[in-house]
Order: sequence, then C-alpha cells, then structure tokens
Amino acid sequence: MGKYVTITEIARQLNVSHSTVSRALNGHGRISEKMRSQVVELAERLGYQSNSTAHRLSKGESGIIGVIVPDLSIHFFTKVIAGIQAVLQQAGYEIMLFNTAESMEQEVRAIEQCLKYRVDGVLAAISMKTNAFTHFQKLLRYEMPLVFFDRVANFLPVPKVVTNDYQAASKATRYLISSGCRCIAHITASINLNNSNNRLYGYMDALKEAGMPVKEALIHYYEFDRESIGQFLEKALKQHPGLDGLFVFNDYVANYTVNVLQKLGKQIPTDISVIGFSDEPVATYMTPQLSTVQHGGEKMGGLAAQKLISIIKKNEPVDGEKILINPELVLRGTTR
Amino acid sequence: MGKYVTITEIARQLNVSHSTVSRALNGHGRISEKMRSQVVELAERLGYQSNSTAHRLSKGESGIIGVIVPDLSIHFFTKVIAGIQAVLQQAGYEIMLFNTAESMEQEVRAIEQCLKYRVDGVLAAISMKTNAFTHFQKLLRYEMPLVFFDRVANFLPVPKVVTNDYQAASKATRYLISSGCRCIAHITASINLNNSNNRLYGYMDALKEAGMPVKEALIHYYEFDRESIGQFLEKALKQHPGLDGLFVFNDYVANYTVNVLQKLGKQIPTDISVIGFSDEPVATYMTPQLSTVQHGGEKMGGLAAQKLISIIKKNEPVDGEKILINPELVLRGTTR
DNA sequence: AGTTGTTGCGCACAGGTGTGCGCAGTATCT
DNA sequence: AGATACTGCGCACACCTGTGCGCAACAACT
Repeated sequence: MGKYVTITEIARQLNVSHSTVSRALNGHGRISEKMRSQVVELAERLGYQSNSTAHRLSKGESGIIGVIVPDLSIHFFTKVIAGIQAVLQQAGYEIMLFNTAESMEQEVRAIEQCLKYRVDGVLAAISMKTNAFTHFQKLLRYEMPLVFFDRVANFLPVPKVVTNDYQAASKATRYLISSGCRCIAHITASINLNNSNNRLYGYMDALKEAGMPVKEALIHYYEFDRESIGQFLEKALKQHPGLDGLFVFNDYVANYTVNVLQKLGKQIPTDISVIGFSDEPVATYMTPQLSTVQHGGEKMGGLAAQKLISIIKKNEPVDGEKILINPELVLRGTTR
Repeated sequence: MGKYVTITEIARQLNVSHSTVSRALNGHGRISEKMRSQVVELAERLGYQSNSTAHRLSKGESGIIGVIVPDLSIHFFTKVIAGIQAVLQQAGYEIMLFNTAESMEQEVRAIEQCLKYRVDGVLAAISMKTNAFTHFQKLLRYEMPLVFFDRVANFLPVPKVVTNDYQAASKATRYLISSGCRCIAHITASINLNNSNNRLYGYMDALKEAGMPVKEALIHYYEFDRESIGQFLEKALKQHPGLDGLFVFNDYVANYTVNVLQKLGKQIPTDISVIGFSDEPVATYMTPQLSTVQHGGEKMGGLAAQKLISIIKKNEPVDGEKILINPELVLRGTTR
C-alpha cells in the first residue's frame, strides 16, 4: 500500500467534498462534531500526511529557509547551523542547506535555487572568493528576507550578526593581565583581515589600558607556515625572557603553539599562559586543556534565525543593523 | 522590484496563453521561433524564475532529498554531507537537512517532515538513542526511497553504506608490523559496539596472521575516562618494555595518547609508532602529525547518494545490500 | 480547387490544499 | 405559521506549471 493519501481520497471514501475534509482536519470553517471525528478517524487509519508542498503553494509560503554556508568542515559553522535549526524548528521552518565550498559560482547557484524554491528567507555567510554581490542584490530586488552571519557584506542594507572580535580579544588579554602576566605576545593571521584585525586591536588596546607597552617583536603574523611559529617564539623568548602570556587567534594554532612551547621546555601554564580562540573540539583534547574564547556559534545562529523570522513575520523595514555577539572566556588548563 | 513573475503574467503581457509561454521556455511542444524568442526575451527582462514548488507539485516530485544526521558537530558527518551534496547537485536535487542531536524524538519528527514535504528520498544515519524503528518502517510503507549510512539498522531491508572497520583496522595493524613494530597495543571503545568491535577483531586477526600473540594486557577498553589511558600505558610499558606500536580507535584519543607518551619520555615515532582513526582535523595539527585511517566520509556520502538516486530513478528493487567502504591509510609523522 | 499534412496555439485538466460564497436544511423567535 | 438566524456542507476558484488534445490556419500536393 504505497502512495500518499490525499484529502480528496478521504472525501471520496466518505462521500463528502474535499473541502469538508479540509475543514475537519484544520477546524477552520464550520463543521459538525460528528463529521469531524469521522474524518479524523479515517485520516488516521489511512495514514494521511498533509502535502506541505501543495499547502505552501496555495498559501504562498514555502516553509523553507535557505542556509548558505561557505565551508561545512569548519566546526564553527556546524554550531551556527545547530543554533539556526533550534530556532527555526520552533517556528515551523525547515532548512535547505547549501555548502558553497568557498566558491562564488556555487554561491550564485545557491541563491538561484533559493529563488526557484520560493524559500521564505535566506541566512548566508559569504564565501571567501566572493568579489561581486549582484546575486545578493537580486535577492533583495525580490524582497527576499535576508540576514548575514559571520562573513558579511558590510555595505549591503541587510542585518548582520557577527562576533565582537575586538571585545573578545580585549577580554582575553585583560584576563591574562589580571592573572599576573606581565609580558604578553600575540599571534594573529595576516589574511581574513576583518576578524583578525579587530582581535589585534583588542589585544593592543587592552595592553595600553593596563599601561603596558605594545612591542612589534611580540606580535607574529601567521601565514599558514608553521615553522615560522617556532622561529618567532624562540626569537621572542630570547629578546623577552620574561614572556609569560600568549593570545592566539585560533585554537588549532594555539594547540600547535603549546606543543612548541612544551618542546622548548616551558611549563604551561606555570611559565606561560595561553589563550586560544573559538573553542573548537581540539581545545578539550589537549593536555592541559586549552583556555579559549567561546566563539558563540549557536548563539549567532539563533540570533540570526530570530532576526530573519521577525523580518518575515512582521515585515519590519530592513536596515543594515549589525548585531554583535559578546563571546565568553572559557578558562581551562592553559591559564592560571 | 517586488514579487515573483509567473508565466501567466508573461502570457498576459504578450496576449497569449500561459501554455504557449510554458512551451516557449521549455521547448517541449511545437512553437514558432519568433514567439519563442519573444517570450524568452520578456522572461529575461522581467527576471522570471520558474516556481519549483508548483512545477514539482504537478510532476509529483519535490526535487528534495531529506538528509538526517545525528550530530553535526562530529566532523565526519560534515564530510559525508559534502559528499552527498556533490552528487545530489549533479542530479538536480537539493538537501533538506535534519540534525537530530542524537534524540529519537527529533528523528521521528524529521521523518514526519520528510513525508509532509513529499521528499523524493531520505538518507539517514541513526541516532544513538534510537531504540525503535517504526518511524523508518512507516517511511518504507510509503515506498519512500531510503538509504542508511554509517549508523545503520541492520535488520531493515534498506541499502546501507558503512566503513569496513575490520579491514581498516587490519590494514593499520599490518602496516605497523611491516614497519618493524613487534609489540602492538590497541585502545578501543567499550560503547558503540558495532564499529569498535570490528576494529578490535581486525587488529587481533592481523596479529595472528603475522604469528604474533594477542595479549589482554595490551588492549584497553576506553570509557571516556582519560586518566585510565595514562594508567593503562604505564602498566603496559612496565609489563612489556618492548611496546613499540599503538593503534587507537579515534583521532582525538590518539592525540591525547601521544601527549601522554611524550610526557612519559617516549619519542614518537622512534620509540613508539601510533596510528589513529578517522583523519579528523586534529590529526594535522599535532606534532608530529598523526598517521591515521581515512574514514572516507565524502566517499560514503557520494556512494549513499548514488545508491539513493538509482533507487529513485530506476525503481530498482530494494534489498538490505551492504556497501563497504575500504578506508585508506594516511601516513604522517607518528609512524616510521 | 479539393484533399492531406503540418504548424502554432488555446482549452482544459492535473497535481493537493484552503477558503469565500452561497444554498439548503434546521432551529429559534415573534 | 411566518420571519429570521444559524448550521453544515458543496461549488468554484486560487496558487503555478506542464501537457494531451483539438481547432484553425496555412502550405503543399494531386
């Protein structure tokens, strides 16, 4: 007994019209209690499943939200998706997932599909290779509700949910200071400027705030060449033997850094405290476990989804509002 | 500017019927070249996007595949999804993603939604807490194409794509032997029996095959208590000072184990070779980098998707066929 | 010129659901 | 008993696309 049961089929079996069945199941129009229970009972028995597609077609809503992510293998984004899903599910939406693999063509295609499927809204993080934005503008021309998260196009009049990198970095640095560190180095990334620059400024301002000098010799611009980290640390330790704190822009690199420091004979955190960034799984699998900044992926996803829903529902005027997420410190074994 | 353009609207503007427009755009019926170009031109100008929902409704296909995953934060599953997406996109399908967060209720709900949206097929990995299978049986009663991956229900007559854990473990162990190891220990998990038991047998059989004894003292059953690993290693090294090889059921635990061994003064891989399992990102962030078994997530996703498509398209009879994926060794710095 | 073949397009329906309107039947009130 | 109100349900349309059938117009043939 294969295929789906429709309300028309139920209507046929009961010798009534399909509208009666519809009313019985939804309780919207007037319907006698006797007929209602009769219909409900048969629907139950035949295993009726309402056809969302048809329903949404006639209502003009799809019940689907397009979620566009640049790289699923970045753990952070999976947390964002979890946050998105929790909120959307509450509101009765499902997720159509697009993984652009950092390709602009894929991103364009994803948006095309969102339009074709008459998705009710789009949540997107922009790919690194995206250098034109006509596809997003097209979305806006169709008045499609859109919210950016994490990777945003600042100049588009679209709400954006992003991490407060500046505050996060300053918080981490201030903690290092308050726990007794007197000479704090920072490893930052030379690409992906938006995020890491803000973290760099947060680090520098926290130092200045505490009356500590910012020294170029204590800042390393990482460019995906691991060896440079060992060289940097050896040189920094030679110039500043009192080096006792380190803030790293990313947990994976922090993990590597801890290994290098241990190999150089340093005790973590007794000699040197280390704080990473993102709270990736690797953080809890290190020895000692890594203190880090919780990137707040689920929170970001949840807020972005809420914002999107309120745009869809209340039709609120869309502006370029930027929602900042203040990350939390997660203190584990690499700090005092 | 504003809402969607329909073929009816295009037809109205050209004073023809909507079927003419449909034919012009799809080229299925007979149509004059003049009319065709006229329609296409106007459609282009108005920014026409065909309404997939309506199209699929009339064709009786949704063009959507439901993908049910127990935990997105497990990196392996994101690779599977990437593999799935690559294949499905080729075939013109989109993904509706469900993350059950290892909850059976969520899994039941996901399947309910798949039915409501008249999804064309379902790819599922079962949650750990699933102890009844009526929801999957319901899916089968509706003749919904279904393929399991990684976490499967063996007794259901559904194709399954899984890792060949036995062969993977035996391959890893044989490599350790061939690279000169003469005393090889194994850390396995005491839960999730299916997978880890097969790995355990693969390890044991490889030893026997090489004429080496299987010793209980060299096998540790890990139960998420890290301290036990240090205790196990110290004891094993005392009883078997010649211990020079280690096969671990999971990269994260392997990472921890390498840290412990280094702390015990062992050189990796000079004194002891280590092989992990899964090729998680952490493997490349260790020093030395971890040799491991590539779990083959993308391959698994791709094969599962292909199987599903062939069921949908050719309507091939469904059986409980089990497709095994033979993982590859990834040799890095923790082996000789 | 009449017959046959071909071409271009409209009509009407299918797919499943929801709803405004109206009709018939019953209950209530005067 | 007649007027009014209300109840229960069917009809027809909307949402949008695709297609089988048939009609009309025209070309080509005998």
